[in-house]
Amino acid sequence: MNIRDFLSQKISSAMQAAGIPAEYSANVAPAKKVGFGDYQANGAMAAAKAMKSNPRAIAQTIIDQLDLDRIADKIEIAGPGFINIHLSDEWLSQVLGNTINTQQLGMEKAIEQTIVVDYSSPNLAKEMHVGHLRSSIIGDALVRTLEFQGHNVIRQNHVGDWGTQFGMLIAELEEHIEKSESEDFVLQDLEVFYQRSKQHFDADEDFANRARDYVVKLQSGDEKILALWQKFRHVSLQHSEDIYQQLNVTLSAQDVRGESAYNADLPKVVSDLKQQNLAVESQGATVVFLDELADKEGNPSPVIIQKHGGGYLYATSDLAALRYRANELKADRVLYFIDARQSLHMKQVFTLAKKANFVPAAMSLEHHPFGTMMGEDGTPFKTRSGGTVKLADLLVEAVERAAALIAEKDNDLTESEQTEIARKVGIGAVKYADLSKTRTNDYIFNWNSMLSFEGNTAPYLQYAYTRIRSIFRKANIDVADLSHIIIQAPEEKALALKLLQFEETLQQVAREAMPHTLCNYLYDVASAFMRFYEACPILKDDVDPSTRLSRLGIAEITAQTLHIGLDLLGIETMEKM
RNA sequence: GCGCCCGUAGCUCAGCUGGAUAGAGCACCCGCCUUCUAAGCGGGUGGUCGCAGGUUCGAAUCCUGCCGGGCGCACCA
Repeated sequence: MNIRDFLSQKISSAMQAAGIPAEYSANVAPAKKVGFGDYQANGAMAAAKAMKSNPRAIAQTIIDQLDLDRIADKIEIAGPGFINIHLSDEWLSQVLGNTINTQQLGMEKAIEQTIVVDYSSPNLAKEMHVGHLRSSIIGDALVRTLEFQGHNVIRQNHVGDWGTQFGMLIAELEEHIEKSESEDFVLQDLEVFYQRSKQHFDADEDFANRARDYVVKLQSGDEKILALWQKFRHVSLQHSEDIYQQLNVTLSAQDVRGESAYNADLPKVVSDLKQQNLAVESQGATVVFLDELADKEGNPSPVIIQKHGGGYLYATSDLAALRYRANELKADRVLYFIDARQSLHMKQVFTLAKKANFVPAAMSLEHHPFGTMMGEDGTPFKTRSGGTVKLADLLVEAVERAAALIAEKDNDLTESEQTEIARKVGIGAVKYADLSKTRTNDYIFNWNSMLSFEGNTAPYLQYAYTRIRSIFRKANIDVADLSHIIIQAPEEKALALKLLQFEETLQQVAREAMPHTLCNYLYDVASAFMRFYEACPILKDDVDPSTRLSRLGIAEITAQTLHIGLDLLGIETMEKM
């Protein structure tokens, strides 16, 4: 049930009945303060202005046509012309009661679309580092949310498995094989191996030339070189999958479709663009000049699709990927979760793909950029010595820190329970700290605030959930017996109203690709629950049976909302903590 | 030089298509555990929403200009 949409429809038709032109919307929003009711409609003021009429009088004519019998128990005009709606406890009780045991919590009757989500997409030559975190977890949150809404979601992990760096790695590996050293040890620590080959590349001209030669051989399909390349690819993908598993990110091997997959189509992309007279030779390279993205003086924006010397660039493979997503995957929408620094590149690729008819005009191409993870000093997050922070190390530290904090607390948890909780809390804290910030902005990474278990953090939400589970362990009741809700206390009403806003929140998350909206919502739910928990006893002896069942019902819906919501963020819950 | 993004409480962040007295958390101060997990709850202190104009009944939000910071602008991805 989407109360906001429901009231919007009611008020819109009342506005029509009152003779207000259809172009003026009801403009319904949740009320900001308790005194202003539960929802407010602000449309009367805009309409009155255009109609050169008194806003309060217009509001009155709308109310006269508005039938919210048994839904609202008070509708009032306030201030310059706000319509404040006070929903009745009976109606809210009934609507909330209907969500118990229906498996319909937060569901939207979505028109099913095929949505391709391009996310994570690390470079395979090195280990994943903190720079890959945001794309992986934000993209995954959207994937989960869209799937939950019933869309056909296709994950695409556009890994960088096809570039100049592989020539270097292959040359290094070949030397080791010649010296008949074991392959395993060099592949065990990809990062070290990469650094070594990079040094070798910079210091030894012969080696560098061989590396360049191998890139050409690789792209032309030399079998021996391809076999070596496969080794790296395999090891590196294994590493990524390992990280995804630790991070609870739903990407798997079958979602990988890297740059190498488009190699065969690259010449065709270029020749097609030439044939359409879009691509031209310029300074030895093949370039498309886009007038659509021209600057003030009218200089078109250049996109290089083939280098001087014949090599292809990432714009070329992105175009090939878009073709594949349009023609083979039949996408209605394609979402890219890529660093904000690539905004211009994405804009160019989208513009060009549409212009060249590589994708249908109706296909929605969306770059959802994100900011950088910063250290305490406001500069990009680094190790103490200034190096790149490996994602694997970050996750280990998160779990260790969580374990230390759990050990400090008084609890009766077994050792294995503590280990499991530390894992869920640590990983959850890192993910939530990231997901709860506005995607487009940079944010400051801080261990203490994300693990402090206070405020808008994963542990706070997880704790709220365990409190409810604890009640049910003691209540000795079958959840299937819960159905009837009676809202009495103000804390119950506040929580009920919040719970009923789950669906509209998810719709917003899906539309704007902004998971932090869901985080804020879940925090509100958890806070409202904590207040309810303090004010409304459930299992105490003096609570009468019908009140107890109602409160258990409210608690159950809260638990489900938190569980589903956190799951959509890729964050695990637990029974105890 | 051009373009994109950002600037809200001491700190970290919300603020939805313009709405009522700008909200949280941390920190600081004061209260609440013989009763469902105090990893909790209640209360208090704290703001010229970078600056200046403009549009509007109404601007943190939209427009213009400036100041400050980040990033990007032809053969890396």
